[in-house]
This record gives sequence, C-alpha cells and structure tokens, in this order.
Amino acid sequence: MGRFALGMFDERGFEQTTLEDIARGLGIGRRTLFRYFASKNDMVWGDFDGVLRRLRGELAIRSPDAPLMDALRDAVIASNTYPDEALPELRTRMTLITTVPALQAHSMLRYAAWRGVVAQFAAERLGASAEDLVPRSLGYAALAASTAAFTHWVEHPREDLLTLLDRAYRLLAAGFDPARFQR
Amino acid sequence: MGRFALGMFDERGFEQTTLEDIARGLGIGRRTLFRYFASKNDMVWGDFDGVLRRLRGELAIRSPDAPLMDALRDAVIASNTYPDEALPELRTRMTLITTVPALQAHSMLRYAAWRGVVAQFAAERLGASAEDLVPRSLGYAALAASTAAFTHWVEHPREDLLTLLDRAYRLLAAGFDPARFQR
DNA sequence: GGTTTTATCGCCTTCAGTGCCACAAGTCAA
DNA sequence: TTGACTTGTGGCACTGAAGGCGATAAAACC
Repeated sequence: MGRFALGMFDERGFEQTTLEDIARGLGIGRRTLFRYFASKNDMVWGDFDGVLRRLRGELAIRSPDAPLMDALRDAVIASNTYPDEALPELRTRMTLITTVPALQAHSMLRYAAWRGVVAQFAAERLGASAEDLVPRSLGYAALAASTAAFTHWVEHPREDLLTLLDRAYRLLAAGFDPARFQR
Repeated sequence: MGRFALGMFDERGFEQTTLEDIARGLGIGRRTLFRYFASKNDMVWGDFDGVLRRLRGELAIRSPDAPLMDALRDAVIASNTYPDEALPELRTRMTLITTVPALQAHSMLRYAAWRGVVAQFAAERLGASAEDLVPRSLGYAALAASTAAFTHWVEHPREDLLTLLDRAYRLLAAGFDPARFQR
C-alpha cells in the first residue's frame, strides 16, 4: 500500500500524483487512505517506527565505556545497515524525501522523534536532561550528519551509504577541524 | 504587512488565522497577499534575504588566518546581533517557527539558502565544491547549532541568545567531546 | 444468533494555492 | 494630450489536501 504509493510518486512525480489517483489505483476509497496515513507526505515513510526502535536498540547495546561519539556513530551505521535487496526502495524513498520540497519540509517533523532518541541517549550519558542545550544540539547535529550523508548518497548512487555515514559522523566528532580529518 | 500577519498569528494562533482573516484585517484582497508572499508560511519570515546578506558579509570579512570554525562562529554571532528593540519581534517569529509544525517544516526550505551560504564559505576555505560532503555537512551542522540555540532561547526567554549561539557553536567545534567543553 | 466493535468510504466543508482576467493607476514618449 | 505600456489590485472559479460526520458492511466476541 505504501509501496504502491511510493511507486506512483516515483514514476509520475509526487505533486503530479493525487490521493484520488492512489485510491483509484488501489481500488479503495480516498477517505480510507487517511485511515492508514496521517497525510500524503507520510506515505513515503515506510516503517519509520521500526527505524527508531532499531536506533534505540543499537544505542542501548553500546558499551558505556565507548566514547559518546563513537557509540553514536556505530549505532547509526548499524541501524542503517540493510540487505542489498532493500537498497533500491530505500533509495527511492530517500530520493523523494531529499528532492521533493514538500517532503523535505515534512521530514523536519518526522525526524523530530529521531533527534529525540539521540538527545535522550546523550542526556543519559551526560547526566543531563534531553531538553538541555547539549543533548538537543547533538540531536540536531547527528541528524545533520545523517542528512548530509543521505543527500550525498542520493546524488552519487555509486558511493556506499555506510561509508558516507561514517565520514559524516567522523567529521562531526572531529569538530570539522581540517587538521583532524583525512579527506 | 508581514508585521500585521505576525501579530495575528501570535494572538490567535497560526492555524486559526486564515488568509481571509489577514486580507480582511488589512483591507486588501486575499489574492493580493500572494503578490507579497509566496505562501502563508512565508509570512512569518521577515527580511530573510537581509539575514543571508548579513551572514555572507560577516563571513567575507573574517581573516583568512582565523580557523574555519572560529570564523564561522563569530560570523553567525555577529549576524544574529540585534538591537534590544528588535528582540521581541524576533522572539515572536522564532517562537512561531520553532513551535508551529507547519512552520517548523517550512523552515527546512527557507534555511536551505542559509546552509548554502555556510557550505559555500567552507568550500572556498577548503578548496572544495559547495556540493561536496564536507562543506555540505558543515552547512547542515551549522544550521543544527543555530536551531538548537534558537529553540533553547525560545523556551528560556531569560537566557541570552548570543551566549547560547556561542555555546552551541563551541560544542560543534569541540566535536561534542565531553572532555573538551565546559558546562 | 445477536451484539458490539472495527473498517470502509461517500458526502460535504474548509482552506491554501493557482490560473485567468478585468480594471485602475501610474509612467513614458511623441 | 493622447496613446501605449507597465504595474498593482483583486474578483472568480478551480484543484487538491485534510478532516468531520455518518451510513453500511464485515469481523470478532459472547
């Protein structure tokens, strides 16, 4: 169902596809679509709750001795590891999310929960609250690193996603100091 | 005109205020609003082009000898320095942008240009292209720092905006290493 | 079997956003 | 002064997302 919509968006374009089109294609009522998706925008996100659970799980199993940024980087990379068969669909999703303005904008709302997971993790590590400046900043910054990596991956299909994520997170941990990261 | 809309959004709420309401309040046609603003969302952004120009200008006058992250931090702080009289309106704008979902989402689109300015600056410094992973990551990360600081400022009106920005950017430059930043 | 959920979906409304067009006001030029 | 051209205004009608309401059908429960 989400797949079907994703396919239509990919073929005809997101704005060019109306909910009417999707409902007709699925042989269901337009109204019923809203029982499964909160909005048209939400249709491109697959099992995002699963992504959150997975990130939370990966963070939870990191050794408390591992440095914060190492644990974060490893957990993000692990939680973004997919079997090869899953990559084409992921690429379609991410291409839409990073290129269609309405979806780019909407991602801000969906990713708030993702940032929250990171902030919560940082807060526990630092003995702070997730609403404090440091954990919150890290939540935003981690999302920044992920977004930059995904955007690059979408634009350069030959490059490896996990390598890009690794580079982006190392860059972040190096404080973007040119002397501290190797190109 | 933007002021008037801002005031209505602030008083009645963004979603509760229709374009009809604003047009009527201004004594102009609803259609005419669209000659001045691309969308309802855009009405809360004041002179954002000015903000971009200012950031670009501040970045341009930094010494080439200053470390990248120091130059960036100083430029962002300088470009966010406002006279006290301007702060209440800024706070109103930022409160709306950081709390109303539609505006939160839309900010992603508006801030793309801001990220571009930072990426361009980083690209020049590093002898890279603004589309490369490093400059782009820094663009996203800088926006992350600014957003975290602004969000915190909105939630904690007594704290000083420039101090928060300073802390967020130092955190970023320190690679979020707990050993390298002082609480 | 009857009752209570739960799912489906049609109808109607609101509102943002857009195209089209008419009208008015101002600018410029001869 | 007049005619041509530009620019601002805004009415009208349309599309499409979103959401409220309620009727009907299907499924689950007792």
